[in-house]
Amino acid sequence: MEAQIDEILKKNQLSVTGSRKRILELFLMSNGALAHGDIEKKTGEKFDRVTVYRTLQTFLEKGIIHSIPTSDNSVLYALCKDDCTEGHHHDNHVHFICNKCGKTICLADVTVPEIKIPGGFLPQDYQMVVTGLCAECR
Amino acid sequence: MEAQIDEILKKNQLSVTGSRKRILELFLMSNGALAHGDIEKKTGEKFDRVTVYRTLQTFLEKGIIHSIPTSDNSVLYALCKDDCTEGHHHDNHVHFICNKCGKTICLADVTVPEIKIPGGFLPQDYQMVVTGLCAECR
DNA sequence: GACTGACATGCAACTTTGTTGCAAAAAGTT
DNA sequence: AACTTTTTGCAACAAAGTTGCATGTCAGTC
Ligand SMILES: [Mn+2]
Ligand SMILES: [Mn+2]
Ligand SMILES: [Zn+2]
Ligand SMILES: [Zn+2]
Repeated sequence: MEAQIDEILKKNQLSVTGSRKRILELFLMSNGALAHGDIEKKTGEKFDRVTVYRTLQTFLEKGIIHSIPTSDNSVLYALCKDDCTEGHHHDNHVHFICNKCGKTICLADVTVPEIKIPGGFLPQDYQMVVTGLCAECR
Repeated sequence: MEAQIDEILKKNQLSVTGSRKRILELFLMSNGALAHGDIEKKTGEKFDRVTVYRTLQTFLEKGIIHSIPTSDNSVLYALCKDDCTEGHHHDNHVHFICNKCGKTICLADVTVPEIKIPGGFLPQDYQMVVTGLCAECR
């Protein structure tokens, strides 16, 4: 794991620092998505709030994590697959949010269907969020 | 329009007040979705910020508007169709967000496909957001 | 291993966004 | 018009996010 973290950071030309290692570790350990608040709680007093904001911003720009849309004024983040890069993301998978436990899961195997859109629109990215009950909660 | 606004409010057993009329008018006039901030700006000094929050909350509960998920810590709201009620919404349509002008449009004719989800999940609601360029911006 | 420029972090101060309790005002009812 | 219920504005607060800057840490070089 330690090695994996280093590898991810170096591959993205980021210097290996305490906060980046810790936050990346949180993503690797968690099987769901994380909100800014989650990370702040889990890192405790270890890092400044501002550092968490800036680290997530950096990860997002580098394509290490991707954001997941929600309807409740929060943004969730999850690890991208290996082949995501700064410009081009490949995280066109469906996300599942459990209405009971709140856990958000990347359904990496479920691809978002590219539907037809009438009118003059030029679609570039498709996102799909499914809410319901997860396996543990149903 | 005045009559239409009154009708919507009365149908939902809401007393007809200045702020509700004005905010409903904004939704009826706009062809896209509105964020809380948009409404605050457009109503100007006319109403307190708290009133806007509470009005949107009320409209949401009554099924007059629905929320649209976004990836940027904001929530967008748009008018529901006539047949949405407190318990049961029928706004299972795709939403389009323009990357250039930022406008968000309800594609009322495009239904969200109900995809198959593996594993023990129990899906209840499907949402789909497409980003790209709108007809004016492309 | 020490030196050094580039970059990351913490702190403080600030802005913006959202929440709550309560008294005053407005809306609906008779 | 009088009364009851609901809505609103205000104030005070809490939470979330931003910015500038001094200090600390990192990665590469000697
Ligand atoms: Mn994902
Ligand atoms: Mn809509
Ligand atoms: Zn669950
Ligand atoms: Zn546009």
